[in-house]
Amino acid sequence: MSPQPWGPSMDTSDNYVLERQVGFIMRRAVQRHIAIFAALIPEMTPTQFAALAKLCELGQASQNELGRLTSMDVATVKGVVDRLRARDLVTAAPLESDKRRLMLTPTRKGRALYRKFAPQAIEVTRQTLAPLDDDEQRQLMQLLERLI
Amino acid sequence: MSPQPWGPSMDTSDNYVLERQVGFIMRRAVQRHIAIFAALIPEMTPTQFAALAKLCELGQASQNELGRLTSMDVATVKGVVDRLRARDLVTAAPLESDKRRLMLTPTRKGRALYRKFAPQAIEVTRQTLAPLDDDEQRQLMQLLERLI
DNA sequence: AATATTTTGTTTGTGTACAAATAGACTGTG
DNA sequence: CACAGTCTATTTGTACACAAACAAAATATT
Repeated sequence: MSPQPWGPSMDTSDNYVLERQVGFIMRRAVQRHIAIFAALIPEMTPTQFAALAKLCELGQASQNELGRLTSMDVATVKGVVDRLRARDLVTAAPLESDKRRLMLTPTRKGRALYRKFAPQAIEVTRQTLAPLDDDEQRQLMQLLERLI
Repeated sequence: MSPQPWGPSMDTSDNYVLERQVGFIMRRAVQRHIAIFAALIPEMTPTQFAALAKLCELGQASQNELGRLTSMDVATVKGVVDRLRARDLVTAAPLESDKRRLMLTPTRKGRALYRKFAPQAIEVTRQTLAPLDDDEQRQLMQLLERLI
């Protein structure tokens, strides 16, 4: 095996660089986003707010349905809903017509909290995207959506 | 309060839509990325691979240093390193010259595993970005980096 | 009607991720 | 030297996130 005539970049076959992997970059972007969220809405987590928001939008939903619509698997959504229930932001009752399903309804307190913080949640998105101008923000969102 | 002349969009003051928030979109993109990673590299998690890769790149690093370079806080990096140590991919020893610091070194086994899966890890990035063409991939990466 | 399949929810176990409290080791300054 | 401040690592507690196994209820099939 004689030495290869490497170019100036000297890249070998495994030219893996952590900082160039989407996973790493996205993880860091999410970290920053969560920090912004926590600063603006310390009352609850992004996930809890997402669940509460979706439930307020729907008026009512089963736990399973809510999980699908917020992209949480069954175990995760159970934990999130349990915490929302513990704080009396959501009530739950098995559905008469289908006893498997656990129907969830936001409480008055839950709806009030949602209305109170919805503008803040929009502000979280604004601040997260603040390093970009409007055009770039649109581009990023569209590109990210196509990754899903 | 007389009814307002709403436009056709019928947006109220809190026009929060979960699906339009960066946090939600990024969370879903990360979910898909992690699924691709798990399919291609079931042997370890993205975080574990990131830590191992950075350690192999450096040759050696303290736990704290490794945490900073991989964007993990102290508690997280400890857990990740503990699991790498338990699998004999990394060894740890307090530094003589500074007994606070825990010096980490990848084992032969750890380095072999890194070399083996580095191409797969690159492939994870490729598959994650596959819905986009080359130009769009570059754009997305650059925009995401500016969010950090 | 009896059985098989699917759907919904729960539980358990593992693995990030971070805040806050603690302890030990180093550094700098009086 | 002593002492305050800083740095590194650990521990504890909370909260996602997902896989896998399980149970109960509903639906489909025969």
